[in-house]
Amino acid sequence: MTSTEPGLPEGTRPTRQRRAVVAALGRQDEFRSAQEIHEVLREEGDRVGLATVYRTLQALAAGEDVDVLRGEDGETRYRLCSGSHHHHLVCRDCGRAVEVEGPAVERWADAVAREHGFDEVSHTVELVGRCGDCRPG
Amino acid sequence: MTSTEPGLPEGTRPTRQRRAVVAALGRQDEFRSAQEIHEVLREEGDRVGLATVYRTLQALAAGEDVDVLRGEDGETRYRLCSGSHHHHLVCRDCGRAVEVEGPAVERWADAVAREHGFDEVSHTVELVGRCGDCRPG
DNA sequence: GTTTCTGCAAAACCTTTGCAGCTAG
DNA sequence: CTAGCTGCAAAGGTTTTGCAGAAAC
Repeated sequence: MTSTEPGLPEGTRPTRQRRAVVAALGRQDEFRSAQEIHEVLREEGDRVGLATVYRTLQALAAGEDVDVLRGEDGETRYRLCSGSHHHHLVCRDCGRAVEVEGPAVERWADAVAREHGFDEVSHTVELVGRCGDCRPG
Repeated sequence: MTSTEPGLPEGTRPTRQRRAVVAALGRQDEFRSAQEIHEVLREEGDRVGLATVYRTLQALAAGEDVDVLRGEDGETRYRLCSGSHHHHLVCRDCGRAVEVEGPAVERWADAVAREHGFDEVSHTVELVGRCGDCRPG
């Protein structure tokens, strides 16, 4: 029985570094890459190795504690997720993201999959647009 | 007025290399990475530099002539798309992909975006599952 | 003749890994 | 004490870039 601290990756030891990464991630509103989290920690004077940030984020992702998004620039970004399944609407200019629920999409995904003989379907939906604040004019 | 050959990236010169890349891509049924396309060409004795493959694929993507998929392994994969907007249902085991239309999703995306004051919204939907052929048992 | 493209090799990137030393249990 | 974690630096992999020569216009 692994007694892991809540928030930390499952089955790992609660170290200062892991706590720091999880805490920093929790303070972010948007998706952040390993490098960004590392930078945040560095600015706060919290010394954590980049490799450790990568390892912790990876562990969190494996435990499904975070949402993962692969950006166009090749960086993988993470964000703590609030449990229930949802999707994101991201502003392409300022990066602001809104969580949106989409029961309609869930149903559609299941239906389409079954229709083609597919099973165990998961889906990823990303909406990218421009938010009111970033609209020119 | 740039008179570009159909299939080739818009506004570019029709070179042997670009034609080769587009042709090779056209012969694929599934998503392929730049490296894979480069390999395909090499096997056929078609000498095209890897950098050129990358550049051509990038140009095609910019012109929306291909679908782009960022894999979990960090490779970016491309596939010629058949014009109208659609999404993909991909088998996580064999990689087989089916194009699916989703008018329902388009409408949902627009509605959600507007609801949050977003504009000029584009969306990405990926369905990943297991196809009939790969189902165990 | 000029502009654009290609190929190569080097560089830039993000990410992973090996390993010695440190830390939690 | 022992197993697991960290940090560093090196290695790994993909993608981009600089530049001289070649090709298209």
